[in-house]
Amino acid sequence: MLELEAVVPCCPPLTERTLTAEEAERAAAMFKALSDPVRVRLFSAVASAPGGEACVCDISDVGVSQPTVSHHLKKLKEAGLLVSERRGTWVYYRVEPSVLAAMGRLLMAPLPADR
Amino acid sequence: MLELEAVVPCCPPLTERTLTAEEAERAAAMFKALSDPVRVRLFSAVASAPGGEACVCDISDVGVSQPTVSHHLKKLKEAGLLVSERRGTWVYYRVEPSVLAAMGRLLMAPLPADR
DNA sequence: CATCTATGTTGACACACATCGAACCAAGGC
DNA sequence: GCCTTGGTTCGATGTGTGTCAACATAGATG
Repeated sequence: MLELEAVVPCCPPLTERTLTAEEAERAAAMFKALSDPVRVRLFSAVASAPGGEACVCDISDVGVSQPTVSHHLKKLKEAGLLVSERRGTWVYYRVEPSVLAAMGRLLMAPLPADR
Repeated sequence: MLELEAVVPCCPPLTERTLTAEEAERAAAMFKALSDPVRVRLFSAVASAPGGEACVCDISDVGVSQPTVSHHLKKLKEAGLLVSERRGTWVYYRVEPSVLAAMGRLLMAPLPADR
């Protein structure tokens, strides 16, 4: 399965020019990872955890079964937004800060003055 | 001109705390609107057009049929990212800047120093 | 009114996705 | 070894979504 490797340079801001098909594909993949309420909650739980990481056991009370939680965490990981690491009994998830910055840059564009 | 207020008081930054179910629902809905490559291209085409608006005829060469373009523009409009207006023969789409800012704020969080 | 052009809508289809239970794997303690 | 706890993968199922062809609508023009 292909993962997003070089997500950092992804795309110019959405307000700069019409994205190419490839750029749009990459941008859409990042947005898609956060297009589900459960994934948004899981991601914010990890991102806001002290130290920027959290184990699955601490964030799995989001209203769905535990296999479903694992499924969504896997999707976030495949999209490059999270990384996981097993330490003994527990698996810890951490945010990948560069991807967050890339998405923010996509949206927080310096708007042209003539608008 | 309205000053900066919470036009779309969607949610706190994703890194601040675990979002509630309702907040996550709203955030996911915005991300979902941009989770398709065609919609990303259409949105960037409108956002980057001179004057911040474009008519459908100028942005409909994104590789899909015209009804599909119309379908995606409708979704972007329902999500609140675009507004449309008919002027004579053509329909013009404009970006809704407050929503863009809300999404940016969601991602561009002031990261705690200890990361 | 007739006709043409530019958009939007409808219906149908294939594919993707979210969800769950059950089975499975990995570590640690007995 | 066996058992328990934490986590992932598998299989199935219902729902959602992207796409297009066909049809409908709205203005402009003759």
